[in-house]
Amino acid sequence: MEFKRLRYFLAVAEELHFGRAATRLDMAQPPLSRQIAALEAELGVQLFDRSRSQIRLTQAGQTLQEHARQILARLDAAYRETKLIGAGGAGRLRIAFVGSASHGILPNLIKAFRSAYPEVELALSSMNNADLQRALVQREIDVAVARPELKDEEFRRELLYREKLILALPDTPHFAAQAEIRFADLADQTFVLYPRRPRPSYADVVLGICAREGFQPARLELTQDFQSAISLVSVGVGLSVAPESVARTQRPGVIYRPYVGFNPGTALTIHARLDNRAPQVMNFFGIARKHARRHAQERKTAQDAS
Amino acid sequence: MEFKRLRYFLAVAEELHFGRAATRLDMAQPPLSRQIAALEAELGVQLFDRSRSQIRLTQAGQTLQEHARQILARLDAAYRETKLIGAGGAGRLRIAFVGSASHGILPNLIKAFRSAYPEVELALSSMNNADLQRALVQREIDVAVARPELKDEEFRRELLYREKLILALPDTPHFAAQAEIRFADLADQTFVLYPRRPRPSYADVVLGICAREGFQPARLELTQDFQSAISLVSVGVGLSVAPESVARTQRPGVIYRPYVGFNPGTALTIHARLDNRAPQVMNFFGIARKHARRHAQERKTAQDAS
DNA sequence: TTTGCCAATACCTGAAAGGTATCGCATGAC
DNA sequence: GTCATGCGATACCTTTCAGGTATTGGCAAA
Repeated sequence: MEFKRLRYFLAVAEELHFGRAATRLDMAQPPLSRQIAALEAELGVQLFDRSRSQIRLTQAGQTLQEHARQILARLDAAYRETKLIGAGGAGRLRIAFVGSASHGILPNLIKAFRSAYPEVELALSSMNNADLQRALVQREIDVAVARPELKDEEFRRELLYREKLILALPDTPHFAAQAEIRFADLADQTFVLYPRRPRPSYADVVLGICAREGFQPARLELTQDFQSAISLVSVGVGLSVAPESVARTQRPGVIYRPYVGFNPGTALTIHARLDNRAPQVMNFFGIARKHARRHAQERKTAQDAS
Repeated sequence: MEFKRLRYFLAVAEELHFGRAATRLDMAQPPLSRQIAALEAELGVQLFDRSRSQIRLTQAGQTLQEHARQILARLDAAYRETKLIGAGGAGRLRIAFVGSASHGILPNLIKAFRSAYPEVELALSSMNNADLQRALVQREIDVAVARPELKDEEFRRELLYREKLILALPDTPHFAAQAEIRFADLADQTFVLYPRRPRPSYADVVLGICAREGFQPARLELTQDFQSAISLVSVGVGLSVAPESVARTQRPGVIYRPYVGFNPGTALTIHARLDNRAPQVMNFFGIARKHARRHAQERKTAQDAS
């Protein structure tokens, strides 16, 4: 049995005339007659009453007509839906990101993707770099937004943007009074860093700055992610070092301040498995690339102006 | 697109291995690979991730798999249902019969058909001979059970059984007292006959008997069908002449009695359009033929014994 | 580097679908 | 009754395409 035969059958069932049906199907009448005869033979059933000069559907023909309509409609739906998903116009995209990414351009990027592909369902979650790597490898997510970039040859990556590091300080008179803070002067402070595991991690980047500035922090508090670290800062446990984009979101008990000293900056990068060429992923990277370029351009313009 | 391709696709989607899928489909691997590739080309969509040595369904592949399952299930249902109806094992059969048929073997015949083909829906109705003929010609019914047989070369027919005529008399002392009733003695009675239109009809058969017995009824009351005629007899309007099978159903106010005199008998015959070779009709005729034979045999045996 | 597995490709063969011409049969006109 | 007409079925040819065998290519494990 083939779809073609069902289509032929439907045409004849609707026209009740082989010649007209053949015309409508853009073919000659003899092969159409033969296909219908073959269909009847295949089913072992009379589908048409050919008595006299007039053709009528038998009961069996009527039920087959009903089924054929539904089958072909369903086939058409399968066709359209599959093509749409295959083109990335629908489906599902699982994105995970580090906590500190939710303050930068990532929200805009996601908004842009949503408006470009409204039918793609986004599954968003937040995790630290190590979990991002594991989840990506195990195909639990499609896209990882990490800081700094994940070291894995099997990943496709696109740099979203670079930014300076700033200090996240508890809102105390001690810090508020200072016009300028030198990193080297922070040796006796408690540093709240993250993630605790696995090491080396972003925490070691900050410890690297300390070393470069000639000290080891007096006290070290390690948390699992950025959000927890900032919480500890807000209740006065100590200070932290964060990407400057997080300063856009003000939080009671926390003040953000630039510092004087070694500032390697930090970069936000999106990743996907190289072998995951799903159109949803490729489209996301496409939009991300445009966003990254525009953002870089804007920073450059702003820098030139200042 | 063809069903075969969907089946191939499903096999590969389930096995996730072209070689095993090909074995399961009882074919070689290369043509299977080609068919899948053709399907992907036709849809313009990647259905499988062939990265590394392992095969995975893409999102598009997953949705197609879902659709394909439903389409093939539906196709299978269409197949089975159409074949069943085509073989007469299901569907619908419209039977109409004259009122006087509901007392003879027709109920048994219908019961027999129902138990042989329980899935065939029976649409039963009652009408007089003239309407039976019209309804059959206009394809409003499939089978007509008529008395006497319908004169039309375009009908297939099968005689169900012949029977004697008897008198249907009002339950009065006058008739109850007589041991034997001679038809010729009924000249001064009111005859309740049917149908009124169109003529000639069964009413004229009875008038023919009267003529043969040498009289015309003193009074004539014409009704549209057998049921109405018997009702009139039951309230004492007059007498009627009926097939003896109706006597099996006793009715208050009516007594059935044989008579002495000319008795041409009457026959119940089933009809269908010659061009209606629907299996439901053919099956009904088949059962009817068996019933007719058995009934004739029983009567003969009973006759020989007496 | 080699071996093995597995899908893809090359090439051939055969079945089947489509086209043209024609037949057979019924219907309706004269 | 005969003839013309309409329409589906059949005969025969051509072309397309699905399937088979042999082989290649690429990746992964030994």
